[in-house]
Amino acid sequence: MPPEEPARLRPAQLVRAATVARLYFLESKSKSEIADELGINRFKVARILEQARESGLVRIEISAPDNIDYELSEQLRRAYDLRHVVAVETGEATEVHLRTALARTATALVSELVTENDVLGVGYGRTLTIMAETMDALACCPVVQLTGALLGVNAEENSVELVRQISARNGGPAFPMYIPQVLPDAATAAMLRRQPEVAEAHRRFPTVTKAVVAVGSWNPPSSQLYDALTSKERTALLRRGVTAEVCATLLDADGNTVAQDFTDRCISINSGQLKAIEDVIAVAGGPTKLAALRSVILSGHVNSLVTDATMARSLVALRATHPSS
Amino acid sequence: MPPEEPARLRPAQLVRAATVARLYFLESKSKSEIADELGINRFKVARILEQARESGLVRIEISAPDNIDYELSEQLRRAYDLRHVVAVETGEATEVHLRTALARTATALVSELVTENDVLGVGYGRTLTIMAETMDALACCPVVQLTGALLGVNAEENSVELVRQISARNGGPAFPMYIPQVLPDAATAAMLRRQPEVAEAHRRFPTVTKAVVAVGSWNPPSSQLYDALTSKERTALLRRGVTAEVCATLLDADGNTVAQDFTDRCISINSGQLKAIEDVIAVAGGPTKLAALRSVILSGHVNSLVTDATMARSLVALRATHPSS
DNA sequence: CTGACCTGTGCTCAAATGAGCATGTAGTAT
DNA sequence: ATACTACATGCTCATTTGAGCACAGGTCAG
Repeated sequence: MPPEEPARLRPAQLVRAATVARLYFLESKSKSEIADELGINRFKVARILEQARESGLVRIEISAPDNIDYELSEQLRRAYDLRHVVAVETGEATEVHLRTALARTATALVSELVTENDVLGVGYGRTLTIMAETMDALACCPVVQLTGALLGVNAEENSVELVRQISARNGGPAFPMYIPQVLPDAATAAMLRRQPEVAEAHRRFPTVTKAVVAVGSWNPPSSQLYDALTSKERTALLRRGVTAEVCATLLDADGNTVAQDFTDRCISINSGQLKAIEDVIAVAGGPTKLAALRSVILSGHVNSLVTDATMARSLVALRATHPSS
Repeated sequence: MPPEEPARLRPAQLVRAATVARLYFLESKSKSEIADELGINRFKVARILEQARESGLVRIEISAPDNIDYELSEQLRRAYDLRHVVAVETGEATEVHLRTALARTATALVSELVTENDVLGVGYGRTLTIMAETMDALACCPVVQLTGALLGVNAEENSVELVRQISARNGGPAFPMYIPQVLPDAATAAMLRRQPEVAEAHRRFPTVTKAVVAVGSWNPPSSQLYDALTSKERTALLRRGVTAEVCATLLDADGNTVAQDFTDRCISINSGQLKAIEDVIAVAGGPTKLAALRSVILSGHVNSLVTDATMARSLVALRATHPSS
């Protein structure tokens, strides 16, 4: 990897250079101090140190605990002007490993960002479920469910359970909604929104300061919401350009909101309310979600991101190709 | 080894810290510059960098090509106020491996220190023989044999051959002496010193600026000179406290010159001439030579040293015990 | 409520540092 | 010899940097 290894410095110089380097880097002495100590002048010390770096005698490494690729993270953050990006190097992971890795990192990020003065909003998704199960050291703050539960999903893997888990772990008040996410029509949805518990959660939406959400992909399909719909519904929505979903808000390939009529019959925080949240962290990865995640980022519904390195690289590459805002 | 690994910094801070660290250490930007770039002030950058170092996110290593232990080398150098010390970490090497490792390092040190304005003096010893065989990139300078040849030693392993080898490799003029090192009496030695070739070499002694020599141990015995003597001679000399020899100069345990009468009947540079040489590099290692090497160092006949790490540690420890000059 | 006590921030001022220049010393070609 | 290049060394001066202080906000016990 390094273009030139310990390079051609001879022993006597090496010993001196190593001594100088040790005093400077490891013992934090000033160059002038080292110069006095060795009876040479400070410029000489500076030049020895330069040589030591160039020759590879001194190696400075920035290590990567948790397999986070910092440089890539920062690159992606800048590419889309996001607040926080964490790109996890997962290697050739299975989908389960990928989810676990993202969940662990998301846990760390969320518990870092959330203070007890925050109100945490929570979406739905398998990765978020894993996250909830491993969540610890989270500040004691209210936890608000942002969407209704999806039918046809394992009872222990839905947004209600998710909110319960998290609030149990951080000791904060929970605002769950025991209600399906998708309803037959807007009128039914409107009616159910008036149920006390549901209304209570909805009243909290404007107070939410941090949210963690997943991203659903429609094309190719990788979404619990998509899976919960009938074939007929899917086809109709796909025809209208739906590419991604975030908390029941449907988006086209460029991040524009579409199919408001569908969203109206969902129990969920809406697009405007979601955008109003100070920090929205998307947790998503894997090859199937590229177009969807790009769409969600462009839509402005999220400003932070936990994803895998491959996804991050693809997103950066896409930005280089389409540098439009 | 590090007391605390990547420590408890959270992802968002880690990404920022890693970004700052990369810009500072890897891209050599100034802290102020980084601060402007990231929209924070320079003190913040400094504190982030401090954290990054403390947390182990940034690791600075001083690597050790050729297995040289720099810190130990410098420690030993200071302990005895020497000019150059190179301590080679040889592990559990056999004697042959040890010699080879020391010879390689000695080659590097000698070819680093010797310029074409120097005159190189060469002693005798098995390690030096190996060194001569691998000597390369040595400046083209005169090579002077400092001692006569030892009888009873393999014909290809004596000081004559050594000088021939080196001068053949660096292209410089050679001043060898085809003559035994030890003679029956001082008168014979004096007579032989008048032989043209021998006298020529002796005339060069005061011009020698750099010399490389081995160290012989008498107790325990590990010396080609010792081996070349009769049992009777050895016993007599040992009784007079001989502990070490360097170029036929015999020394007691504290580095005092002894047995001048024996030295008088040797063909060799003498103690005074040897001490007058600007740089004398001793190449010696292995557990049997500890007392001898200490003696030679204390005697002031050498000012530089190529040895193994175990020896170096022992010498440092001895110095700590007997800090007298 | 109040004052002690943290913690994170940004400041002043003096010390540390780097860029670039001037000098000295070769070695080399003319 | 002379001029040129190459290179190491030590300088001046402007910039960068760190130590230590001051201030703001928050927490806690009395």
